[in-house]
Amino acid sequence: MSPAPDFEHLMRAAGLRVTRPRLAVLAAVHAHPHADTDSILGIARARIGEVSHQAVYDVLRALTSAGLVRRIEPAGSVARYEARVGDNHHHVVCRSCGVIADVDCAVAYTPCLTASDDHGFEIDEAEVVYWGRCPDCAGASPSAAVSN
Amino acid sequence: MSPAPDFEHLMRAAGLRVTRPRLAVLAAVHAHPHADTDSILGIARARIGEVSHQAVYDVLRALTSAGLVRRIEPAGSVARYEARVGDNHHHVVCRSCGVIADVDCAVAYTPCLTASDDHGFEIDEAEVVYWGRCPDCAGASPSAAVSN
DNA sequence: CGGACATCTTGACTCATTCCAGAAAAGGAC
DNA sequence: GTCCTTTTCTGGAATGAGTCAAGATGTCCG
Repeated sequence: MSPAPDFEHLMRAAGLRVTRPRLAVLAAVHAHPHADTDSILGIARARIGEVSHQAVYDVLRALTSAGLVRRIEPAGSVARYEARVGDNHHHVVCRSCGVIADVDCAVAYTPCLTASDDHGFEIDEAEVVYWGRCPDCAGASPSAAVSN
Repeated sequence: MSPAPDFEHLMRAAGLRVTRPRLAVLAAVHAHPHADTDSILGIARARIGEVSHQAVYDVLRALTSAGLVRRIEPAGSVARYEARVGDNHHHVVCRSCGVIADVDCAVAYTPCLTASDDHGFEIDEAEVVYWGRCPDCAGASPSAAVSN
């Protein structure tokens, strides 16, 4: 993954104050895509020592609304965050283990933004989630076989 | 939508025992698409008097796994249920008021099931959520999104 | 350097959903 | 119709992500 973007500069450009908790959280999200809040809290603490969970929630919200991170929330899962923003990509989620992988949009340009009937809504985003089973889970028990 | 399907027969066909709470919940979901669990509880109680919230949760789970209702869970919202199952349709969600509307898939046949790169996943479903603003909210404040 | 204001800390709290264990009811067999 | 087994319902408590509030602290700007 990308070594280490200039997080500090990114934040300033977004009009955010630069603080230790924010740098730690942003770095954590970059280093661990699709991590949940609790994991991020752990990673951030490993980096800078003490950080309150409230601070992490606040920071994640600030970074999200600033567009530096993106929040994803697959059904049945807690909120997760990723640093890939701006590009148009979606996700594949494993029904068994919950692992998430990125998938570039098949249509490339704001894809499915074309709903067959938009009911008068002003649509600004189409979120696609592919559900299935990851290679590991599919291999582990295609139906009932237990090989190891 | 169909006036009043034979709920009892539907349940028996699905191998479920027919109980008063189940009939009430299934009827409630049919009558109020996209209702959340609490609303369904209220509607069910209005129909048959007392029902425990636990019963409603259990019934909804049973109906969901039997394929009689579908559970949808837009990010930032509680679980909601709808009775339209089997057909391939997606949803539009209003960012301001949270209202949900059905949208038939633009591609009609298991649409976006074609991910550009499936990472080896065995994909069995593509869920699409269109985010935007409903006619009412868009009209109320065209530019500034003022959720609350 | 110092003030003003955003951000972090602490700790309690909300709320959807789930877990538990006993009581009750539905379905099926005879 | 009656009895038995299985499944469901009740009521209460627990879980856990996420939020609220108030005061302490740190950042940024002049």
